[in-house]
Amino acid sequence: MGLFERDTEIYKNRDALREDYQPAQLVGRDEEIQMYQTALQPVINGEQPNNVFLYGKTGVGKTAATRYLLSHLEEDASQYDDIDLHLTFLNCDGLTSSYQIATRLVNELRDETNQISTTGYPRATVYEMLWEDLDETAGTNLIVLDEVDHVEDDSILYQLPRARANNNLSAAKIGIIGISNDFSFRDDLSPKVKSSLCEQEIHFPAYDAGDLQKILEQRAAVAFHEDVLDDAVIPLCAAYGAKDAGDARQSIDLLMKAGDLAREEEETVTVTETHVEAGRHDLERGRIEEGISGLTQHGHLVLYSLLTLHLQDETPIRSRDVRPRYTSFAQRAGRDPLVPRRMRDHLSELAMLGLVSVTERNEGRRGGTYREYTLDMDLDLILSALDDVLNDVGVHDSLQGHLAAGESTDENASLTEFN
DNA sequence: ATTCCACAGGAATGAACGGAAC
DNA sequence: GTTCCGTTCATTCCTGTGGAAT
Repeated sequence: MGLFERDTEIYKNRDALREDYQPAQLVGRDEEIQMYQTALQPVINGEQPNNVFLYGKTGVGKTAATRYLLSHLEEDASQYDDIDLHLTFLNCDGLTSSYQIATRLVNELRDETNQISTTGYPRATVYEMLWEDLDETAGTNLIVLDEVDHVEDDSILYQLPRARANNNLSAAKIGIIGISNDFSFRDDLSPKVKSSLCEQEIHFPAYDAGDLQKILEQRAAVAFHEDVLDDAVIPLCAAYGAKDAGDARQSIDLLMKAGDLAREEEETVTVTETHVEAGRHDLERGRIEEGISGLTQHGHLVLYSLLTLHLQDETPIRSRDVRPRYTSFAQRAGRDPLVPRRMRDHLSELAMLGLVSVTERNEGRRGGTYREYTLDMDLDLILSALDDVLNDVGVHDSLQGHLAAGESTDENASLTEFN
């Protein structure tokens, strides 16, 4: 028998569940597509394109609708000789500044042999390159900025739509399509950016459980062989998706994970609710791990402090009371403890990741306002994720000991190898 | 109505670092 | 090498804030 063998297949086409899969029809987005299409019409007419701004929570079809319409647009535009359409697609996830957006855009526009470094240049130089490259195309440029809410300054959003007016461009026409998950992002934009970027706004509402179910059924019909899914599987995935903010991506990922788990099992031919539950657990763990791996050492120390305090039933706990524990851990790890202000930032960051939940308290003149933090995740999940990141046997063993003993944690947990 | 606690969180600033250009 | 430049993580200083106590 070879090292690899074909799995007992439950999938007909697993790719249909992947993020990059383009379904032939988008379910439940008719109105939005219609508006979107109208907004893009000027491109075909050879006019200066509208700037379009899409907003709505993650996984409600914004990106899918964009891909769908733009691929049609590209196809239809090719029938007219006088239209030279260029599409540039950029996901701004992980990019925090206009500068980074600009460098990535330049690289998108250039071929592989001519890429620039994403650091080192003065800002003005990068913009200069961007205008030059755009102008060289001399046609209609549609620039899609997905997840543009990740970028923390407006500069590029101000510059791009005005490039023509400022004589930075002569030949090229550009239209910006901004996609944002964050509702408040639009309101935080400076007025001048808002008026130009948000010429056309399209709101994508969350899917309800019914929509999600239709979407899942559509994908499952392509992805799985018939009668492989238990009847309860799709409704369950849809229900979880609807509960967590109507996110189709998440529901589909869950379905795929459940499918994968079922496939891994020998002689399993159906996907059941059990697989869905297990898949949910796995995905959750993945998210936690990802969040934790992005933290600073001090972030880890703060989390670890909170963890030990939690084991001692000290949570919920205010930042003031976390501090002594954190300080001693930091010293044990050979680091200078951070100043309280900064430590609070780390606590907030943990809260943002959903690892920790916060309740605001106010005892008025007696106690003032403060926040109380408590672990919001399954302890074992955090522990195993932390373990992967820390790669520190000492920490792990001592904690496991406490878990087993179920009694209070001493502060002498080994942290000597913390790095 | 006013006072006031104890923290939240914004803003300014700086050190360290990686990369480009000279 | 040195000089710029942008980014990240941190410190320092500061103003804002909600509600119990007066």
